Amino acid sequence: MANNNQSKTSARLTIGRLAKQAGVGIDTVRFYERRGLLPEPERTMAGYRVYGDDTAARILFIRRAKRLGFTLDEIATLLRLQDHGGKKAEVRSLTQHKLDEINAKISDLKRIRSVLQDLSASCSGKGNVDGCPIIEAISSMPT
Amino acid sequence: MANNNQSKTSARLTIGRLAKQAGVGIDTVRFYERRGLLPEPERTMAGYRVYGDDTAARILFIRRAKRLGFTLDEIATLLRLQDHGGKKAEVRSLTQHKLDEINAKISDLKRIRSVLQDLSASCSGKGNVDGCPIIEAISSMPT
DNA sequence: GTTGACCTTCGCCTAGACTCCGGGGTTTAG
DNA sequence: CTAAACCCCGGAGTCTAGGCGAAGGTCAAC
Repeated sequence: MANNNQSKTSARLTIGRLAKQAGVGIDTVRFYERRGLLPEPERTMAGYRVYGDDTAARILFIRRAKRLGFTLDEIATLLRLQDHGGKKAEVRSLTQHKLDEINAKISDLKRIRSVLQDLSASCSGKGNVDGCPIIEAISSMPT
Repeated sequence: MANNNQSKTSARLTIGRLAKQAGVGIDTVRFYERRGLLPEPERTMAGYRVYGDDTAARILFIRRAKRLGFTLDEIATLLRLQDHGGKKAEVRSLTQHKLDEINAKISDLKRIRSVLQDLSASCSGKGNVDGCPIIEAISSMPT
């Protein structure tokens, strides 16, 4: 079986090779398929999944979007917009929402950090826990 | 039954009253007990849990520590240190670790934010998704 | 004395993103 | 030909912090 009888010239991959190429596990590929992030692939007569290597690019897209903080559901939406010709405005709106979310998280964490910094600075770190200013501060924080 | 036959003078609460006083659900109280954050309470003859209101303070401590980003396991450690006379250094070390963790999260989020800001700014938001700079940027990011 | 509010345990459900397992069938290397 | 490596599917398990509900016992009020 040489380079084959399909109209596509791209490499045709089994799930294992695809997974390796994309840097994910086999289960992850099947999982993405179930979640609708990857289309159902063709099958061999034995039922094996067969992929073109455009699928590897799709998985890499998913990985990068994940690194930007998008959830799989959000990524599924991004992919649907690509697949079915959505509008730029929709993509930008998702990006903007994510940005808002991230900004909110950052402020939260900064607020927490400043409290923890104060606590950490207030404690000598010597002796046993009785009268530990950290514990006492937590005990008497506004609820 | 007036204010009672126990050596403690504090109010004795059923789980429902305790939960209400502490601002959590009943299930949460039982869950904290299972997780070792609350000691096993006394029981009435019928098997009802009975708490002194020091327990409410303990739950409030848990809630505040949670707000500072500590996990329940970490809080359990803090409580053990209080209960069994740990050292200030241990408390401070936990605080310091949490601080490091939070700083790491903040830098992560800031990095992501700056990417998303660039992406958002690069997109006109007009027209359909073909050639959307956000999509393209994600497609060609370094993996 | 009976309703309704409260309590008990047990065990399953949630979200997010996988990951592993078991019991098969298939393909490939030697 | 056979053993290793690969693939299939369905389902269960992981982690966090609880939520929910059933089936049944108790307690307080009217």
